Amino acid sequence: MASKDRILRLKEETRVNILDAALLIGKQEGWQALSMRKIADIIEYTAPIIYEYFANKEAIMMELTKKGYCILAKAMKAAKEAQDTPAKQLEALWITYWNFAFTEKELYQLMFGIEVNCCVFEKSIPEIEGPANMLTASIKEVMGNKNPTEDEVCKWYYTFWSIVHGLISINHVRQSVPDGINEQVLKDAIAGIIQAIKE
Amino acid sequence: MASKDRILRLKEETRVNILDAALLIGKQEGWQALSMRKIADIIEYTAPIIYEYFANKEAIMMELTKKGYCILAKAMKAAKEAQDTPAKQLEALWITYWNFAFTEKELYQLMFGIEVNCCVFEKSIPEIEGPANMLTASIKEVMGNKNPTEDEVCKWYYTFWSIVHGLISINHVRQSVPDGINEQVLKDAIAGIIQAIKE
DNA sequence: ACCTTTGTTTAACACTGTTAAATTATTTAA
DNA sequence: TTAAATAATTTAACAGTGTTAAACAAAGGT
Repeated sequence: MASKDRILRLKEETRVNILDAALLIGKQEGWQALSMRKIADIIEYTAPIIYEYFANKEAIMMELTKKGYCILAKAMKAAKEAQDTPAKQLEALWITYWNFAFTEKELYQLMFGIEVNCCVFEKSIPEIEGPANMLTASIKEVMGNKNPTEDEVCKWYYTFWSIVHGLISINHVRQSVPDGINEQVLKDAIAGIIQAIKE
Repeated sequence: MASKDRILRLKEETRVNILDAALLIGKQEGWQALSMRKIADIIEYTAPIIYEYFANKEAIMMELTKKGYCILAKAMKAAKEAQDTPAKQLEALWITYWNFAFTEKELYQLMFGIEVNCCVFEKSIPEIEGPANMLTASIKEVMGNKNPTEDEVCKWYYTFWSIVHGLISINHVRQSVPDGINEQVLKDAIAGIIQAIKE
């Protein structure tokens, strides 16, 4: 019976509509504002219907996470194929990763557990500057004999901060970083950057 | 009147109790489980009195964030003073930062907007491995002539991932990264790591 | 026409942050 | 000591959340 197919197609369509609605809310209002009733509003149903398609709210976010990984993988594949040497390919892969994180900002936040809501203050909390000031001061000292520009110090500060914070974040959300890798990456990176700063 | 002082002291005490209770819940159940009524339960009051001490829930988390920065600053100060050369000091600062992120894991997550709840699946989503596989494969290719061990490839993979993800995270939660720094850090880091891989 | 299955909604439960009103306790004044 | 004023605390409520069970309506098959 063809009507069965039509109904299946309709069901698949509302499944997609649910995901689209959820992504829309995530983009417009942030993930913390995502609610089942808001999704229901957009797809013009009542909330319980969503549970016919997804086990719960988290399952919807999981599906979007999956979608994010697919989009990212596709973009990376294309980027790699556009280059000829291995080194260029590797660079292109990471540039693509970087670009994805901003063109699909909300998906990236979902995929890697980044919260934007709290601690966006920045101003109004002087304590935030304590560690930052100490680090930039220390970097300046290491570069003492070379009269570095403010921009250069800033660059090294963010280079340090990025790798340390990045490694921490990865460890916090995923506990499966292979044994010993943390120490190796951290030690080598710090030593490497200090070396690069000096010369 | 001394009774005024006693009352002020009591008020200060419950203020501290509120913060302690909030931190306890954050540590035991995660920040997403923090609620005003749970705090009230612990300090043996009802929820509305918390609003005599803090404007709202976010203000409590802000205060804990501030506390986190103070603890971190203090530890970093001590770490720096324990070293004599600028290079050693710089290294000690970052090691201290790293250690803080794990000994005060929950505070760190509050300070830098790390969500742990979602996307902790890891298993059960094969899509997650697509990008990872492409990147490690590409790294292997760049190292093609040197027969690298699995561990070495893994190290470089995490080195790359950490710095890129770290820089992205920082940009997502704080929009105040100075102009041009992103490009500089990203480009130099990628080039530097590829260089280090090759030699 | 009736029965069964499916799709959909309503109502409810146990929560959440937050506020206003009511209540209790404490301090002050007479 | 008692009465009034003030402060401390709680209760009740509102609007929202995720989720489930029951009620209802629509369609399908016999």
